[in-house]
Amino acid sequence: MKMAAVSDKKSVSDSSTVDDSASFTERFRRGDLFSDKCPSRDVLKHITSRWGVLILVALQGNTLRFSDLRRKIKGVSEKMLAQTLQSLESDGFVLRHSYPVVPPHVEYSLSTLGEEAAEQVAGIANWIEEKMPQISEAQRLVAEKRAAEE
Amino acid sequence: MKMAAVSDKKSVSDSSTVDDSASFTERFRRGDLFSDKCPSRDVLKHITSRWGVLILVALQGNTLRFSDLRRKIKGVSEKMLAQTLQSLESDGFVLRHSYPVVPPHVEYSLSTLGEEAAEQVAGIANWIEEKMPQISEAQRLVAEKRAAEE
DNA sequence: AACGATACTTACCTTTAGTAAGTACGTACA
DNA sequence: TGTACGTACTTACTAAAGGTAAGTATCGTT
Repeated sequence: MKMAAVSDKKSVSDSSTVDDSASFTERFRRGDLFSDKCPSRDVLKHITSRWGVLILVALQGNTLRFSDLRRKIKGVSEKMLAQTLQSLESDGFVLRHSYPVVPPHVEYSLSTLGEEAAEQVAGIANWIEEKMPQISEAQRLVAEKRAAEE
Repeated sequence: MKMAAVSDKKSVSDSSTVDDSASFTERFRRGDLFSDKCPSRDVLKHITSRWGVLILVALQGNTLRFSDLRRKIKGVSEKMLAQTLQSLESDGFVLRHSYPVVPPHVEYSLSTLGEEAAEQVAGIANWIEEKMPQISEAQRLVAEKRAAEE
């Protein structure tokens, strides 16, 4: 049994070869998500974090208070909500406006950049919600297939 | 100073009110990401996981081997790559084809559903890469503003 | 006088992610 | 002939992240 049988097809893809043409700094200025240590990785992490996606979608087109978000996004803890809002604010996606009244009143909304980001994640969110029945079906089929193979 | 000053505007948004019209099961069949314990949350978690996004984008339109992916996606550990591939396979997004040769040869590609998912996440990925300069600038401005407020 | 609401923070514990090494088998090189 | 390398993983162990519950300050309501 020689490994040649398959690998003779000369590697299915060449896309694994790295693009070393651009300099480090250039690859970091214009983000390259495949590059390790590129700052765009952190932005991706913030946007696609468990609660980041939901916060962006929730704030899309409207202004909400902290507690509004907490109630809307079921299951989020106050700690994680605060933490995620802060990271999104640091990236310039979320705007925080606090009124110096008591009890505290803080409003959250999206910046222009945030609205754009929200549109992107809303794409995933809507797609998942739409395709959920098909996904469930696919999950069932895979599980079935795995069980049969054993 | 009465809190009325702001809250008199009668709550900035009513979208925090929950839609209880649909039954539990109906809200779960057609996914509702704002609902706690809805299975769509798990799918979202898999797709938007740190390495899930990159795997989907990397496999978009092509077939790659395990080690191709490891090389392409800089910084991913073998453990996380294997784990993430498995969860994406369980959801029916990634297809795994293994040839019984030695050394092992396994090819990964996307299912139809996976390609659709990849399109969505590629949207975010491309957007971040394009807008990275602006995001960096926004980050700088926020940091500056914060420093000035203290 | 206790409770609820506001927007958080903090201590603690659990779950997850990351690191490094091990596995099985074969090829190439010195 | 022995050592390193390549394949696709898994398995301990540790570091980091996430989740839970309670605390903070202040006021209005009950």
